[in-house]
Amino acid sequence: MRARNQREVFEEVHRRGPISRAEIAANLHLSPAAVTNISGDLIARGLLFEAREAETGGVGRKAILLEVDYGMARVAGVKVSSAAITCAITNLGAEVEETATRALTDTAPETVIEGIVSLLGEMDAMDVAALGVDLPGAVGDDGATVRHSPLLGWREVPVGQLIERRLGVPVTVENDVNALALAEAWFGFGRGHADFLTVTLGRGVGLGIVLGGEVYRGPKGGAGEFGHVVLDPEGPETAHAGRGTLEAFLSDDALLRSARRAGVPAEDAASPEALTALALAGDPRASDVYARAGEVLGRALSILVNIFAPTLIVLSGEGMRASDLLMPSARRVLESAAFGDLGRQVDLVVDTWGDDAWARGAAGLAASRYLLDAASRTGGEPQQV
Amino acid sequence: MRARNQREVFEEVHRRGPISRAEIAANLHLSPAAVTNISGDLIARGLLFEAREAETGGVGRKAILLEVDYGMARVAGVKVSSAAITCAITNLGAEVEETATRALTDTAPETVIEGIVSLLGEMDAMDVAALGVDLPGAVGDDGATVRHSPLLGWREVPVGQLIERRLGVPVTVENDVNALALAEAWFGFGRGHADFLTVTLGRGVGLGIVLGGEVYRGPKGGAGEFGHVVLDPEGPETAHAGRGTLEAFLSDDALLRSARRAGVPAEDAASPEALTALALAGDPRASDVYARAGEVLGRALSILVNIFAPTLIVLSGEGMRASDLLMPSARRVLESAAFGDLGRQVDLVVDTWGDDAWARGAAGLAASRYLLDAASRTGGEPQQV
DNA sequence: AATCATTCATTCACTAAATCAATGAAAGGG
DNA sequence: CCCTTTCATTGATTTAGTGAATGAATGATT
Repeated sequence: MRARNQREVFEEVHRRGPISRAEIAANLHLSPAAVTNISGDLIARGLLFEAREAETGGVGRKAILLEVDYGMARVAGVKVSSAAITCAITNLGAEVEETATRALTDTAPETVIEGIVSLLGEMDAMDVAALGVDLPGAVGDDGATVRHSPLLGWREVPVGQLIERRLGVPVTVENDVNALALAEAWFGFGRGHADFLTVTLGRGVGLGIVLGGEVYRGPKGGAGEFGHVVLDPEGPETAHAGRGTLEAFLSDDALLRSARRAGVPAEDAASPEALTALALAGDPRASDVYARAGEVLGRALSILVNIFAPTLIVLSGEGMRASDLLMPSARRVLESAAFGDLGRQVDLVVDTWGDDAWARGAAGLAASRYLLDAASRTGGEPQQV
Repeated sequence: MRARNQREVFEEVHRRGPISRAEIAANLHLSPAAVTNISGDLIARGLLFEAREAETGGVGRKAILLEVDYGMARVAGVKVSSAAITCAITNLGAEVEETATRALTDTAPETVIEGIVSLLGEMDAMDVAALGVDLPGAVGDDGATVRHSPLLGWREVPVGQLIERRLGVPVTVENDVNALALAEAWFGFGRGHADFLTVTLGRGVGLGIVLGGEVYRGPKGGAGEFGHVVLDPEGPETAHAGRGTLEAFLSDDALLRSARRAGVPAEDAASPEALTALALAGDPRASDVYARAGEVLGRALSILVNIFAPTLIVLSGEGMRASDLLMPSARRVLESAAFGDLGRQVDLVVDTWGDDAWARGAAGLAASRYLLDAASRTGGEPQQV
């Protein structure tokens, strides 16, 4: 009971930025006395602090604004892909302080765990309070076990426990797209939105569904396999997903293949980066590849818009390096294919994409866990020192 | 606080059928004492009753099972379509006691309201405690105002208040698909499922999304416009929805048109009922129309399955009269197009379709509202007689 | 048949945690 | 300089839970 209200007060301060006790009371339907009591507890435990006074509310005493102390601890996030691990160390507000990358020789669990441990050892990571691990694949409800990851070749790997044993800090494991969505909800564009969607483009096509501030995973997990949606049964073939799926149109490999078919020289169509650069330089064949991909993306987004009627879609992933090439046609198709005004009412935001975004997502995952745990803990019992 | 736990105990009894106090306590993480207290209150107010003793649980005292008293009141539900109004009177368990229908000369709000009032007047409706109204279109959050209904030609009609003034009972207005989904959640196949989907076929194609036991409407409403999803930009044209949309493939009109194009004589393709009868009688052209429609339905369902990874999809609507013709090909396509095992893990249930199902949905809407209100009301204050 | 262990339900004292009403603190306006 | 307004806090009160003990009903055990 107390724990619940503590958490709600804390989340309200996190969401609504600097905020007065009076406003918290009004928003949460609590009495001012209760908010004084609860926030006092959270301040004593270092989670919140009295930031400054409000500018003005007209007449009457100025409010004392409360803020979350995002600097009270540091956390680390690791993104594991098939080729490398990337690590970011951030404060509890997911603001990056340091990043590092290391290539992987293979993706065996031992190699990956060893890589994470030694990479963190080279960083200023002695005092991190929690670690988040992102990876492509299905993760169990426990936030620790990898059920199945085709890209890494893992099946039923309790990677959370294994790393915890090595590092001695709490570890949370999550699917990369879901972690990114969660980080967007807590610290990114999704802040203030109870419901929104995150679509990622890159090696594959991902969908993170955030409903009521939480990532939706479906009754038994597995929700968000958007890349496997079939857009055209006669469409292109692909290795991982089926024929004519979104991934068969929009994944890195699909774009490169389509570029080669359009006559782009093989050396330019060797990597997504090269192809994007060529198109941005004005090559008509390359930019046409992206324009047509944008149309497919627009159709894909229109499906989501018709189903969810969202107010926000965050677009992210390596593929969004080419957002300038993709989005014009995507927007056009979306607005024409979505029902009524839905296509115009949705805010399409492209997350500025850096290599460390996935790792930042993992750190955000760890940070949100850490904060929620701390806020839910009842401060009553005597804490041993 | 008390109100919340009262409601939770009540909902638990509703969901889990006859259930002992001990089990409620375990499921809701409440003490047995609290459950005794709360359930005693709910029994005193006539919402629950001690049904019978449990069969056996091995050793120990037999549990006293609690049940919801669905007979404590009666409610009415009205479905408004462009051609007629249908009314059902049910108990609080959405069990139909009486139905009646009346054709509409026009769809002006006054005509419809007058029709509802006089139709209820001809039925045994003196004691109904609440009324639910279903209609095609967008309904405001207040559950009373129709924002926009192209089929009825309404815009911003406060139909809830208008009927309430005439009848003196609380009226809840809701979009027809959402009301059906809610009724399935409370009284139908969705009982016991926190998350599931309802897909309706008929004049259009509808989608009701139930998440956490509640109908999802999106941040600003408007979610579930599944019929406007574009399956094939080169697909058939249609009047209401766009080119190649699900409605353009699967609505009644679309099926009739496609039948005529396949060579079915005009008199057989005059109504959906006739076409279905012809196909069920073995006509190859007619049944081919449904087989191909089933493939489209399967693709549509696979989109939902890939996004939501649901465990249950309830199929309903007039169009489901032809379920025997549609479902074999729909299942086949779904299983091949959905990611991994998702297509096999989802339970596809066809709701046995009677003309009164929509009206029953409306009554279920009213019943759920009535029960929730009654269960949330704190029994403490003295009730004036 | 009597006793015992077990499970379900209830009672009552206790307590956690909210609210309520009163009060103090800080601001601007007349 | 006082009054009004808004924010924050305090202490008494109330609500609604828990915990431990008790009673009730049942099958198993001796």
